[in-house]
Amino acid sequence: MLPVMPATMMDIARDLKVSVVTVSKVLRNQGRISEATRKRVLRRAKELHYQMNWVARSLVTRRTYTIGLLLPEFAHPFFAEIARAVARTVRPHGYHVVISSFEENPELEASEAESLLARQVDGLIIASSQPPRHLTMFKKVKERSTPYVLIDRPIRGLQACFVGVDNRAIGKLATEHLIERGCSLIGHLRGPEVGIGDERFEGYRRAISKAGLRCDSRYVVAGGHGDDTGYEGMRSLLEVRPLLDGVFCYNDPVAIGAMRAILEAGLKLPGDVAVVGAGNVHYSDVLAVPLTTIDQGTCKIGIMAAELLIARIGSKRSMRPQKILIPPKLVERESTRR
Amino acid sequence: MLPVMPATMMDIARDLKVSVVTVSKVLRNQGRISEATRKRVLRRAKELHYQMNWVARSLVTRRTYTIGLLLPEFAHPFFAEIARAVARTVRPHGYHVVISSFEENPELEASEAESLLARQVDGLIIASSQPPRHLTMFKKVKERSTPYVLIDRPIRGLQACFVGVDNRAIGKLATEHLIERGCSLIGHLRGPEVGIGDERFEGYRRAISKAGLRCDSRYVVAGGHGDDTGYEGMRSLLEVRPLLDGVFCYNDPVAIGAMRAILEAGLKLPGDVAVVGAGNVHYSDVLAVPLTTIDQGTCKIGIMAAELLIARIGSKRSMRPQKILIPPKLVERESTRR
DNA sequence: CCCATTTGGATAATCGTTAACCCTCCGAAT
DNA sequence: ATTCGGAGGGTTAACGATTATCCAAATGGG
Repeated sequence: MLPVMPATMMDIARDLKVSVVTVSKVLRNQGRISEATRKRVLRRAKELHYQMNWVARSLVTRRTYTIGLLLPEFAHPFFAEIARAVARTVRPHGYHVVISSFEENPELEASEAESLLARQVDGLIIASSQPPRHLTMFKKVKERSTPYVLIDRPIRGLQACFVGVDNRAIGKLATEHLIERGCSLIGHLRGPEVGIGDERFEGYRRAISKAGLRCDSRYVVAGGHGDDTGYEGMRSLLEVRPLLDGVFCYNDPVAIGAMRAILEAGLKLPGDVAVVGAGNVHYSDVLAVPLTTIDQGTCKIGIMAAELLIARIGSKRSMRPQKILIPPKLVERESTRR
Repeated sequence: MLPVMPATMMDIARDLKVSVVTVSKVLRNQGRISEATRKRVLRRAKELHYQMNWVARSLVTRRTYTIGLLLPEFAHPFFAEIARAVARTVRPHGYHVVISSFEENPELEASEAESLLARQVDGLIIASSQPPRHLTMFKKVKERSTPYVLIDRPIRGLQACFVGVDNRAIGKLATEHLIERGCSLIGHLRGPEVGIGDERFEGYRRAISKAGLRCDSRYVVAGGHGDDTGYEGMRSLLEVRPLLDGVFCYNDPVAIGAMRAILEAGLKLPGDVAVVGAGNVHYSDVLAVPLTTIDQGTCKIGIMAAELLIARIGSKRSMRPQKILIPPKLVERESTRR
C-alpha cells in the first residue's frame, strides 16, 4: 500500500469535469448548484474518502476553528476540569482546543501566548499568572485583535472578559462558616500574591472583623497552590499560641496538606482544629477527613468562558468586556462538623 | 488603533527591496545570505513585530507541528497527568498539543480522530476505547500515514507503537502483596472489559492460583472506571460469605469508591478488609485511609509516548512498531498495613 | 586574460481552498 | 422579437509561505 496522498477538491473536480469552485461550493452548501451535480460531487467525495484540508481553508478564511487554552498547571484537578468543560463546549461548534500549561511561570505564559497567536488561534482562554498591571502580553493579544476570555484569575488594571468565582465571597463564606461552628481563633493559609489569593484573604478579613474577632497577622501564612505549601504553612500555624481552632485554606490542595500536618501533629480534626478548603476538587469527599469546602462551579466556569469566547469570535465588532461571577456555594463535610 | 493586519514576509521584503524568498531564507537560517541583508531583514522583522504565519507554512511543508492527544476522559487525574507530561515534552521541539476527550465513547473517538487528521496533525497519541479487533479507525489513520502511539490501553490485533504499563504485573504485584499480608479470600473489582482490565484480572488470577487460593467467580465483580462503580461493586462484594479479607481494585478511583463502601458498612479497613488500588493517583496518600496502590509511572508514560512519537514524525520511513512497558511499582500505605 | 566557481539573490511554481466576479443559457415578461 | 433575470457554473486572483531552478556579479586560478 503506497503512501497515497489524501484526495483534494481538484481530484474530485477533475474526475467530474467540473471546476474546483463548484466542488468547494457543494461541500460548503453555498452558491447555486443543481441537485444533479451536487449529488455527483458528494458521491465522488465519499468514494475518494475526501477530507477537507483545514490548513488550506484556514489560510484563506483566516479562521482555524481552534482556540488556545492557557493554563498555569495541567495536572491540577481544577484546571483539568476546566479543560474538559471547555473542550466539550466548543466541540459542537467545530472548534478544537490546543492546550498549554505554563507552570505558573509568567514569562513562559507570555511566550506561549505569542506562540498560540502565531498559530492563528481564533481565541484564547487564559488563567493568567501575569503580575497586576503588567499588560504587555495582553497588549500583544489585543494588537492581533484575537478575542480572549480570562478565567479564574482577574488581572488588575485590565479591561477584559472574565469568568470566575466571587473570591471575596468565598473567603467570607468559609470564614463565616467557621465562626458559626464556634471557632474564634481562625487562621488563614494564603495562596500566592496574585489577585485571587488577595480577594479570598480580603473576604476572610472582613468576616473576621465583622464578627469582632481578633485579626492577628500571625494567623495568616503565605503560600502557594500545592499541598506541600499547605503542609508547611500549617506546621508553622500550629506553633501559634493559643492554638488556632479553625483554618480557612486558599484551596483544596492546600487544605489537604494542612490536614496532613494537623493529623500528623496528633490533633483532632475537626475537634481541635477545623478546616475549610475552597474548590470542591474531585475526591474532596473521600479524604481522611472529608473536607468542607467552597464549591466554585468549576465546570460552569469552563462552559461559560467557552460560550462567551465563541460569541466574541462570531461577532464582528467587539462587544464591551463582560464579567461573569459564579456565586460560590458552601459544601459542608466532616472537617468542620459540630 | 485600527485592527492592523499582522506583518507578512512580503511587507519586510517590500520595505527592504528584496525578494520574499530572501526574507524566508533569513528567517529559516537557510541558504546563502550575506551578513548585511540578514541583519537588515532581522531588524525590520523585529520592528514590524513579524510573526510567522504557521498556517501558510504548514500548507506547503505539510507539517503543522501539532500533535493530537485523544483521551477517554480529561478530568481523570491519570490522563490529566499524561496530558501535562506530553505537552511539556513536545514543547521544546516546537510542537503544540490539541486535546480531545471522547468520554469513553468509541464512535466519538473515531470521529474525533478523523477530525484531527483533517486538521493535519503531525501525529497522534491515543488511549483508545476501540473494542478489540475493531480496527477501522486505525486503518484510516494509517492510510494518511500519520504516525501514532497508543498509550495505556493496547489494542488486540493491532501492530502499533505502544507505551504503557505491564498490567498483568500490576495485577500480580497487587494480589501477591495482599497474600503476603495474610489475606486468603481475595476479591477483585474489575474494570471495563477492554484489554487493560482483562490483563489486571489475569495477573490477579495467576497470583491467586499460584498461591493455591480459591478462585471463586463470586469474588470478581465487573465495573467501570469511576469511584461510583467501585462503590457499587464493593457493596455487592460485601455480601459474599465468608467475608472477603482483601480486594484488589482495577484502579484508584474504583478503590476509593470501594473504601467508602467498606467504611460505610462499619467494617475496619484494613482490619477486616484490605484494599489495593492501581495508578497511584495524586492524593492517594491523603485519603480516609491512605491507599496502597501500584504506581504505573504515569508521567513516564506521557514522556516516552511523546518522545517516541516525535522520533517517528522525524524519521522518513516507518520503523517497526515499538512497545514499551513501564514496570509497575508497589506503593505501600495504610490500606493494607499489617 | 579567460573560464570556472562561488556568492547572493531573484523568478516561477506550488500547497488546497475560498472570494469576487463574470458568463451563458433558457424561460418568461414586455 | 427583445429584454430581463435567475439558475448553474466557470475564471481569476488571492491567502502567506516554501521549494526548485536559474542568473548575474564577484572571485580565483592558470
